[in-house]
Amino acid sequence: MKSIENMPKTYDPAGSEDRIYQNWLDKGYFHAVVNPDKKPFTIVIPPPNITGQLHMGHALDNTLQDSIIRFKRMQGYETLWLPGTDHASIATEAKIVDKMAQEGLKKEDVTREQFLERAWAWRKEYGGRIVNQLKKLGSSCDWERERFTMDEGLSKAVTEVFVRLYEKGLIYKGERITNWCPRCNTSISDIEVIYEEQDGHFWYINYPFADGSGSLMIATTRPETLLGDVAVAVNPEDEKYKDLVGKELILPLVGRRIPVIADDYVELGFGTGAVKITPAHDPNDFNVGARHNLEVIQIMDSRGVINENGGKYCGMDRFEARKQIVKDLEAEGLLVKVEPYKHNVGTCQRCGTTVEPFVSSQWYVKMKPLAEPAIKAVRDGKTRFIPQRFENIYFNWMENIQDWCISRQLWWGHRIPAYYCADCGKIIVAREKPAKCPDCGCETLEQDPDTLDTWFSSALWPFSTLGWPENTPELKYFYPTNVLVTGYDIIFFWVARMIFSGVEQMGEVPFRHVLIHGLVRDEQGRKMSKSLGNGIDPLEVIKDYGTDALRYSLISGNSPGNDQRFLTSKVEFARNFGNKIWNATRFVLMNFDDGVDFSNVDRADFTAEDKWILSLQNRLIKEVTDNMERYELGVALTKVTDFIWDVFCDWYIELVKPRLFDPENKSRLACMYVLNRVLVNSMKLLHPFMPFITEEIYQNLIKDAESIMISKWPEADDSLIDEAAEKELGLVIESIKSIRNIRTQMNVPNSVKTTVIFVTGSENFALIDESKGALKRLGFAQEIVTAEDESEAPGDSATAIIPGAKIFIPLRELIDVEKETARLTKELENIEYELKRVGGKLANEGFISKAPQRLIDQEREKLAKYEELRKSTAERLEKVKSMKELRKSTAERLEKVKSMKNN
RNA sequence: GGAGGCGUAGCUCAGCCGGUUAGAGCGUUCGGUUCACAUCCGAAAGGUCGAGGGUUCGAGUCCCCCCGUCUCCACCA
Repeated sequence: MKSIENMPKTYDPAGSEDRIYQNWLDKGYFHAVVNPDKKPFTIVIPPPNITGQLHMGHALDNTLQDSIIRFKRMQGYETLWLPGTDHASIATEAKIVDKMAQEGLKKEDVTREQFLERAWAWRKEYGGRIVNQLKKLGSSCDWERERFTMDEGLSKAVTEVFVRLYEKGLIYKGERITNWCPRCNTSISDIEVIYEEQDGHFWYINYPFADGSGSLMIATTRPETLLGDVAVAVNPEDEKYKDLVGKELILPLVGRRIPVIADDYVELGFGTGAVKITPAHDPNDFNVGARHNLEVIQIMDSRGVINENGGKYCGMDRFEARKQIVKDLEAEGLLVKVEPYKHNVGTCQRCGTTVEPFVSSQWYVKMKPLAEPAIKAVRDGKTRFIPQRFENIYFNWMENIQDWCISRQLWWGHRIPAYYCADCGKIIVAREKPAKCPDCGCETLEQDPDTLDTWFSSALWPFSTLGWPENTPELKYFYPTNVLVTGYDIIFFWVARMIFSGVEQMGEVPFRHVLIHGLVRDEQGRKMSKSLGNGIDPLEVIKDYGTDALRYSLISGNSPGNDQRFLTSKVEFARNFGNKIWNATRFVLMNFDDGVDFSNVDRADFTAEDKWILSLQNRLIKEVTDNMERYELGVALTKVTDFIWDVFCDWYIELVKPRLFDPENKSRLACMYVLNRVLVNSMKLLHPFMPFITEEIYQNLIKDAESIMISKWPEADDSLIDEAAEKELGLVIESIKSIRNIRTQMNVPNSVKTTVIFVTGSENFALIDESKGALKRLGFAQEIVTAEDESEAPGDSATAIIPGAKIFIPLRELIDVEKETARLTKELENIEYELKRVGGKLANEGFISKAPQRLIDQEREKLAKYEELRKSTAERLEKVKSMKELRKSTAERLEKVKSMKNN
């Protein structure tokens, strides 16, 4: 074992990670195949946008997935983590438009084909960037199966689904009011609208009656829409306005005669009770208009510019028009007042522009029939959310779902497979462009110019990536996938849509579990955002601390569904932990004999501490495996860390040193064996989280090792669970802690070695004897003495009384009687408190009759233990007190002698 | 308007199905250069688990209500 030569004092991630990752790639460990001999375990990646740059959200999401997939791989599943990217129609199109703007070009300056050429070129150049960044994270994706939402196969899936839904009557085209972004110049779906509270105004405007009998006052937050008003509505129950219904008003600035109508939609007591109705530019007004058969007058174009219906305001931007209209109303004396008003304004998720409700012809998916079975599937537990509370969010949305607007006035994306006959106008939805119109035989057919919402293709991701609509072996084997890992922010956008698509197209949910995580915030708890400039680049963190440290910091100390703050102190801790295990390994290797051979280790040579740590590690394996299976990664990682640092490094290694350094010791080989075994297993348990350093250590530790990532996940061996050993070592550790505590309190420097006297039952003699080396080392003792009776201990000893032993440390003049008294008094108080608590419990009739026997026995045992401790501690305290008196009187005598002399 | 999260040590957070003396990291105080590691080791201080009520033999954990805080959904011109 000369590996130690490769191991400097501190672990250097930069020197290892790329090399290790390349090796994994070369060996093909990430690749999954259809293997009937193994059970599959599948995750499909949430495909990042090709415009994406790795951010902390990706880092968290992918670290979770990689940790799960590595765990399952080691458990022996045929694991597929299927990666890929999303074409992100609107985001990418915006990038291309921006880039063209730099050349002084507008989108309209090029043809659709030229534009798409640019887009594909852009994709080729930048689309792989995020993939390489995912690799830096250590992601063990099957890169041979990488997919892109606009690949040929996936596009075919999109067309297939569109056609099927259309044929089932679940996709229709309709002229409706939709959310529209004037900047992106496209329709957007309801969930792409972000409502923001903004400071606005309430403008109160008088609409004069046509008969000259005064006027009716309305209030609006968007005065420019006045141009499209076709009525004013009041509530039919409104006494104030009852007589006005049916009368006509003159629309200010426009002069159009519009009726006063009655509609329930108007809320009594809000505003003036009279509402202007603009069907073309407000969704509620659109519905009112439909009920009353009102005209729909569009006054703006798709860019938010007032059109010819706006008369003299034609050509003005909507906000410019707003100002001018207010000014003109004021001039005409029709503006009554202006009030400041806070209200919610819909903005475009992509660009932040105020959304404009806009009437246009769009394609919709009829949602109710799709939602129902998807709701049922989750109700029936076919898919479970972790944590479960997110199911409520899913249900709430799905139960109140509106039809989904899927057409976009964009070029980059999947083009809608609908064709229009130039002659008769028939709409033909088909997988391939038909040769001629089936109705009129006309051969001029135009394909719909629009593309589909990006999420339409993402919704098919779990099966389109596996080859659907072909019935591939992959699809059969890997579908449904096991777990989907994603943030709560895209449950509606993506998770819900995958579920109803999977249920509809495959007849089976796309995944069994949905593991939801929260956001990674900055140190102050703010959302990381470009505008705040508070984002932390994961690649920078990797550069400074290593990938494993980053991954560790993202997983540890947080639980599913909760947001977390990104703390540099946490990354530092993780880096330190890496270094700790690195050095533990160095220590182990340093002390191994050359060519050490464990094949003839005799279990009979195992000492108490060997049995103890093997027992604890086997408990750990059970717990961690259980936590991993329940996706409690944070808990699992904490447990592994505590075990490695506290149990293995701080106790086991320290306890074992006397044996290891003594070439004559007969259990030396056993100890090397245990060191090796425990360390290797620990690295395996840690590997899903810290893949690189564990691989590096594994390679150093095991000669000719292939790779930790394909090694077998440790299995617990119940025969190694040893309660007696745990109890014994518990006593040793408690003893050492007590000794250290006393020494610190009494300010005894480490250089001063003391004698330690154990008064303990004979059953522990052998144990103390066996542990002498460790006790001496760790308790800074010169010698360890066992005694039958405490009378053998000198009076001027500090004492620790613990269950199973009384420990005396003769300190002579070093002893501080005051402190010792205080310490023992506090000890006694604690014991009394516990006695009261336990005693009370056992005196409780209800506890005795209803609590499980196991607990009652435990409490009884405790009571006996504390009673014993109280007796011993009280006795000891009395002795120390009398010692104090003695000292005091001695001091007084001395004083006396002195003063006599002076006289 | 509806739904949900969070409130546990100075800070950031764990704490599953209710059951040892409620934990960790950072920070703080004190002490440590013997050959794995100062990216370290040892010792310690620090919490009536937001308030109140209830269920229970037993509540940080379950229920109700209130306070504070954050988020999501809906959206009233």
